[in-house]
Amino acid sequence: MAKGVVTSGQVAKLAKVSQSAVSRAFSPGASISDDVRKRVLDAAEQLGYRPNALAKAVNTGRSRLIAVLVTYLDNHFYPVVLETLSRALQARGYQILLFMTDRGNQDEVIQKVLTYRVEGIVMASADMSSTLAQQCVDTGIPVVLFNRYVPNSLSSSVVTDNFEGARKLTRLLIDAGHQNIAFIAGAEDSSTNKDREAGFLAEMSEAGMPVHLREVGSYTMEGAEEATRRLFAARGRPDAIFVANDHMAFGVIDVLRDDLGLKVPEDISVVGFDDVPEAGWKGYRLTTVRQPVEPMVRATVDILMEQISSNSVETRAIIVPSQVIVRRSCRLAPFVREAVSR
Amino acid sequence: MAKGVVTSGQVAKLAKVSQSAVSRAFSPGASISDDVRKRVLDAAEQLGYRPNALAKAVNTGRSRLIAVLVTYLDNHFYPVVLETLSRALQARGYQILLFMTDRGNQDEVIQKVLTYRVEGIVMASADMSSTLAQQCVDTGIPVVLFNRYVPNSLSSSVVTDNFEGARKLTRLLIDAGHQNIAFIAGAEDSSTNKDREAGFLAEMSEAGMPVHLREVGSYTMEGAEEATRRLFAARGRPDAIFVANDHMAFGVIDVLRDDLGLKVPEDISVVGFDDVPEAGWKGYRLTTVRQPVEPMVRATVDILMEQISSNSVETRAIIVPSQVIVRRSCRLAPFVREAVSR
DNA sequence: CTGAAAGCGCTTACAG
DNA sequence: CTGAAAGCGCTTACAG
Repeated sequence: MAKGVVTSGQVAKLAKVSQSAVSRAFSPGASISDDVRKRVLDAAEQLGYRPNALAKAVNTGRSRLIAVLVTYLDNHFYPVVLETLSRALQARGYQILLFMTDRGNQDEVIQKVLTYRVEGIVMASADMSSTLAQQCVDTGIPVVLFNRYVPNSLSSSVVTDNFEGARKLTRLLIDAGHQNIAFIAGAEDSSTNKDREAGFLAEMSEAGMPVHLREVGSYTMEGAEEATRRLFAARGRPDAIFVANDHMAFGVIDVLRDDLGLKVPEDISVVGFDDVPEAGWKGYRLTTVRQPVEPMVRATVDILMEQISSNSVETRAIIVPSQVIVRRSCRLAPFVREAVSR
Repeated sequence: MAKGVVTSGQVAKLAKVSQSAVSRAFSPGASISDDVRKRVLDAAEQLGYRPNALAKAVNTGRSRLIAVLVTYLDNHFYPVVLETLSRALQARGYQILLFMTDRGNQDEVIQKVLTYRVEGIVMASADMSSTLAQQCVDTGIPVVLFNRYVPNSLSSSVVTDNFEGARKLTRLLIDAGHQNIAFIAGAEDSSTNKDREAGFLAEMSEAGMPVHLREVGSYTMEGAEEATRRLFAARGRPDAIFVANDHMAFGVIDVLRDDLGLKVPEDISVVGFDDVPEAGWKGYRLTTVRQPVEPMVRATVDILMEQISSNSVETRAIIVPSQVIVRRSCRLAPFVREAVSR
């Protein structure tokens, strides 16, 4: 550290006690007399001493650091998660070490992560290779895949029930009497999109309804806008669009209104997934499926804390129930409308 | 660390070299023969060894950690900053240690921050007490106040030219012929709001125009919505509203359209500040002042890196030029319209 | 180039 | 309760 960093030795000298005593004064529960503690604390105050958390970590093997990997923060679901997770972890005495990743450099980043001896890893970006996941297990570092999972993975995962949520949302659309329901997919290799699309398809086929059209928006704004235009370049307009997440849905609605002059929901219904803050904005009032951040974060922290304290890594897969949030971006069947207004 | 963590000693044994040799093999530029390096690297690979960055930090006094303090991520300016800053820092070999703060517990959090021996601090939340700022100077830790400043502070700061930006934006409104221009303020104690409001007032008074009405939205969505309603509860409607940031402006526009049935910009002009991603969405097309994140982050990283390497903390105040982004949420004077469309 | 050794700032048995 | 000492996992002069 730079010039003025004070060490326990200096405090000891000033307080006329041993360096061990200084250490004890800052260790809750250590056996130390009130008198000595007071002298140490006074001296520390005077010198501006703060225990070195890094040195402590080297000694105890506990860094109190949790690595969080994120690919992008454009979809506002992630900032909300980051904030909630950070506060929850801080309340437990842990701090987040943040890593922004790109598609493709996940493993490289993880190598770096492990270097910091973090006590846990939350992957809110792509997932890690199985080799690395194995290394984490070997090293005893719990890994939680957040909002994603890999079948047969060694890592734990926390997701909402994307399949069921999508089913219920699709049901809503079908009940409202829509005939031509289109689907705009997110990133096709993501577990969220796979499950949501599977839920959509399951409900559609159960109702004996063909999927009107399908386009891919890759979870980006631009992708969603282009997908929407392609949808309307084809013959036979959809009367409803199931968009794989909210972030894309805003782009879809904007194109619908602005480029195509359509009214939502009068001319066409649009639903999304996530329930990010903007979904509740009056400009969108998006009907969507809520991914309940609080319970998801709680589950994540619980897994982490439990495995850290038990010093054993076991794979857990948590599925948090999803909830349909009915707003005004879609037409509603009369009986649903009544139920909602009540 | 847990069970399977490998140390340099174990690698040394397997490679049949000294522990120092292992350390050298992982220190770029250290004097070591290719032969020994290779043996070490092979052994390390075999055991899954990674140097302990924490121990390294204790030894070298360089943690390669930068603390970032944020209060909330609701205003999407901050997630964008966080992502950009994180990538810029990572490119320099630094990692972000994230701290979510609340109003009021800043100092407490800073104490914790210092414990981790971070090499720099970016305050994108409230600012720290002068006592603490002094301690940071004493300890040689550079502090950058991001998007805020404190007069006569010991900390460096990076801001955009809020005053000038606000003036130019106000000019745009005046030139368009608006007569009743209202102002919706953000957090009144923030430097951003003070400067923006000062710029607004300066331009208004220079033009000999009275401020129509003023309300406070405190930089929150709810605050902005209520402020808008209060604005219209008063006698004499505004024909333009200068909102202190984009985040609030979206709420203002939504209330205007949704609750009051007004058209933007036909019935009323609205402008914001920041140029967050949503400002460009077709649903808003908000005229605003861009706070250029890239240059701001670059300046921040430059200050940090320079002061870290020179091991000297000096107070620097960077003002990045702001830029008016003309979109469609406000009426435009004919000559401006022409200039823009060109 | 290489190893033995001292040192970084701590924690924590071990004796008293 | 208290201090001297060993140890955590590294880095880095110092000799060879």
